[in-house]
Amino acid sequence: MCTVANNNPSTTRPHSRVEPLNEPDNVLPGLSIDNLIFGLDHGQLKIMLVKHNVGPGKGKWALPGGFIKQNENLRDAAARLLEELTGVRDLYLEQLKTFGRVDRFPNERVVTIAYYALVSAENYTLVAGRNTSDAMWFDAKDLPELIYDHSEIVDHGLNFLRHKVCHEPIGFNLLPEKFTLLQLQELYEAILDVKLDKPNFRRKMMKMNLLAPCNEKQKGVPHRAANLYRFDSAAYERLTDKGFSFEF
Amino acid sequence: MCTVANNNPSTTRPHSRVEPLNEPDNVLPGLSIDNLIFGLDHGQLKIMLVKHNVGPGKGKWALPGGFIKQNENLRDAAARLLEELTGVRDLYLEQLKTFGRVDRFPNERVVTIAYYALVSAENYTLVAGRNTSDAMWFDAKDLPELIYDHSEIVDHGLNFLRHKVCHEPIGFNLLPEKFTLLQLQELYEAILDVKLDKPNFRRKMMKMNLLAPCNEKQKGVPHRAANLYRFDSAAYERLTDKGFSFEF
DNA sequence: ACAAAAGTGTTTAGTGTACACCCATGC
DNA sequence: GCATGGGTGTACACTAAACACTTTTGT
Repeated sequence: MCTVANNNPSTTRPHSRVEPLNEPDNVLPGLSIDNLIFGLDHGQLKIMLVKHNVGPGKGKWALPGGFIKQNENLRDAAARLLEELTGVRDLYLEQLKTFGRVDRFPNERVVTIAYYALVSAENYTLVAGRNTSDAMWFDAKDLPELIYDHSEIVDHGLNFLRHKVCHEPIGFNLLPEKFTLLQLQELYEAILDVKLDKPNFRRKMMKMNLLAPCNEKQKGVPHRAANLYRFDSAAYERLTDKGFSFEF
Repeated sequence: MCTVANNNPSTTRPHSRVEPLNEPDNVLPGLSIDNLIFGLDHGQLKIMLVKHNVGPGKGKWALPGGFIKQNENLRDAAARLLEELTGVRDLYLEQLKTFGRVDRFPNERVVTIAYYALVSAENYTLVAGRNTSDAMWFDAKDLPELIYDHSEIVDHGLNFLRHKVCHEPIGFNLLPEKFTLLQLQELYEAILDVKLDKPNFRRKMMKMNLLAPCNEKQKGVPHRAANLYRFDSAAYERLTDKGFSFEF
């Protein structure tokens, strides 16, 4: 999908102790970023992982992350690292939480700031980049063993997502730009692991006035074609200004 | 309220550049913690601040914070710093967000992890500690100028609190152990800056089954004495296990 | 007796839930 | 014509909001 920069020679920090970190020396010491990227693919919640081919976790799966440059804001670092490792760019990354258990990282103290984003998995082709031999989507319910404390980050992120999706209209980011109401319903069912009533779900969503009809229908389905909608973010802004609060 | 440890000599890091940080050298470089402590005092939302008497912000008010030791988990560091600077201990500190703008700190790159807690301000006497000349509560609506990006942290924290208090029963932490329904209502009114209907508020709260009556009444009030209640955290656990979700 | 806050009852509008039903389309 | 999902209607229980009302207690 996009080209991958590779301008960071793998130098080792002077005070690294046992296993070299391959941490370039223009980065902040002892502080890293990890990205938890959620995707939705055919109604299944996915998480983006990369396989390390250098460093203390060589050969293991991990969240795409790395180190922060001296002159780089945190979110910019998260975006750069994600692109370098997976080829994915232009996501709306938000901070999740900072993880800093003393022994979370081998041999050194490294605190990591986790960021998250939600995307329609179908739109993103992953390309392994610097220091990674592979990058792919995994089903959130069936993840491989992860490096360091990354499973803890994922668990925290999943709980956070389940909570967040009920209180803010972020779920829409998991869908393609144009979607049907059933896709939206299936999204909620996938994340919350519940079964919802179709007519009631429709009405609830429609009443919020956050869906703009595309005046377009599904194509190539073996049944009546559904109307396509977009999430109307301008309408959402207007409503929140007036005190509206999204509650699913 | 409690004694203050003072066992950290004010050494200066070798690579500090212009204004010395007084950062002891057994701490993580470039990473700090700041505590945003909310209190409620006579129906007013307060925030705990300290006045720096050393370092780049000498003479200015700040959130109580400092540096993390090599062998210290993040929350432990937050708790230790809070006690060292204000004498306050045993709070339930939770992570708020990490702030890392490149230029948030003068002359050096320092990323700070913000923690927050909610307490009944009346229960805590503040005692200035190491490196601080003063520690006191300020009205959240009338704060002095703050050091670095601490105003940004406070703004973020206030928004977070307003949101959180509607979705989780954390507001109770701002009250004394035994409280009346009117105190609880005034708390919500103070945080959300709204006026609520007394009868409806009562019923809403009572129906949640989260308040345990103390079988005790207010004393020394010039009117009918109200019943006192405690927040029943065991009941809350039981309810959440069954899928109950606190929504105010 | 009065003020001040505690606490109750009642009406009304609106919301959430369950489920029966009709509609459009591809095979 | 029938399966499949799209989409509507409706009855009922429950909740939220507004506000009039009674109760208790200190001064």
